[in-house]
Amino acid sequence: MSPNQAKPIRVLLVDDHALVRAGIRALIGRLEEVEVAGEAAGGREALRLIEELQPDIVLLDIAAPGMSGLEVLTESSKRFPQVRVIVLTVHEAGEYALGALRAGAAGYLPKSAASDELKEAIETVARGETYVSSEIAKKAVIEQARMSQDERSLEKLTPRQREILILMAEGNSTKEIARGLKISVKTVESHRAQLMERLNIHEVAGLVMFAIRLSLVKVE
Amino acid sequence: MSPNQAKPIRVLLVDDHALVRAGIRALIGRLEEVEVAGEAAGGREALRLIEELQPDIVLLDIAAPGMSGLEVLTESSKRFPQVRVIVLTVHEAGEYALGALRAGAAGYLPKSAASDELKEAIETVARGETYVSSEIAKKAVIEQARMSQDERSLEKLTPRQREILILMAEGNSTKEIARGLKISVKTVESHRAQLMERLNIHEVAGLVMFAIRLSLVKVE
DNA sequence: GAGCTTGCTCAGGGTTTTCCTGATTGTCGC
DNA sequence: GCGACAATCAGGAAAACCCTGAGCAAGCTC
Repeated sequence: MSPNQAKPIRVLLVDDHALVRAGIRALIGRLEEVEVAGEAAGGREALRLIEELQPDIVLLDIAAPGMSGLEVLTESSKRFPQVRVIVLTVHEAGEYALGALRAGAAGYLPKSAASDELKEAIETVARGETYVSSEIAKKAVIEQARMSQDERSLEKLTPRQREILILMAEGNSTKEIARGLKISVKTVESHRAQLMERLNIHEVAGLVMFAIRLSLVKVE
Repeated sequence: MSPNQAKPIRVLLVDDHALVRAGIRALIGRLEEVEVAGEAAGGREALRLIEELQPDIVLLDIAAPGMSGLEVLTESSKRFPQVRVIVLTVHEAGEYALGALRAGAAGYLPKSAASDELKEAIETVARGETYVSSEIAKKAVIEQARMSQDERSLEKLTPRQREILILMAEGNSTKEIARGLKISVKTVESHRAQLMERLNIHEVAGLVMFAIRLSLVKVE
């Protein structure tokens, strides 16, 4: 509000939810050395305002519509590398944090964070450092481990086995797969047994989950 | 802040995102006739505080964890019918609004609403009326016309069948389910056949997908 | 309250699928 | 050539699935 510092930190808010935007603005209003330079509801507007306002920091909800938040992030850090972006999101999953940081974010803050953390994040990022809440960092590490576990498992499968895994996850019976691939039911059974063994998953439900996690099949 | 009315409207905030909570609190702070009586992050805590504080209005994010927001809503309107609940959510879909209103909500506000609408909603609900933004209402009507086929299907299942569907989707075998529920394998088979018939899905993979789409199980 | 529907429970028995063991062929690398 | 491995397939036992039928309790209808 009252800039008692020579240079207040100028922040641009990007979130499609007007209420959330207003809320954050109210919170930032309490921080003396920070001021809200502007607000944007969508991706395109955000980029326009980043160019126009040249804020120090962008608080970016990656769920923003029009353009995916991550695209805005990528575009912004390419065109305006001096503008530092804090990604604000409902996603607790560490995976998102990693994606955001890889895409050039300087900070990552889940909306479940305490309001103190917002202050902390803004100050940290304004100093030129990178902010990630330790809670998120922990999850990211754990998930990273699990992810690569899954991917390593997938590596163990032969192409034929992967093919059959996908067909199974899509709901085809052994018989249908055999017919489709023009091979014997017995062969399909053999592949199936092999891949279940290698993945160490012995129920169809588990295979479906696995395939979904690895994006081998879509849920729909 | 300064209650110039004899009786300020007392509001309880329920949202698992501390930042959002703080933001809403800041916004409400600007409304003269409204005060925040308390905050809760999860479902159980919410119910406890509703009982303890007896607020006039509960601002409830139905994405709150621990207990699904809708459960809190149902429970609250059963036990404390005089406490009026405004459902606050990221879901724009009218479908959710209808569900919330059926479950006893007095208002429905998407987080994308302008902050003026929050004031409007609180005042309307405090007067004893029901608040739904016209934008949402329009969507609800359209969506109602072709309510998700999936959810209609789920309606057709008995509670027991839904229970078994979930257990199946989680990867349990018929035998394991029977053991877990302390009923005969034959009974489980019977439920299973019935639910497959009613959903018109005849493969385990399809059931898993269905359960995932309906958020009956999580992909993990 | 007799009759009807519905949810939950279960059994018998035929059919199908899965599981286990084992085998053949072709390809690749050394 | 020879081991390693992918891909193919079979026989037969074990398990799961599917179909038919049925008892019982609760709730609703008339």
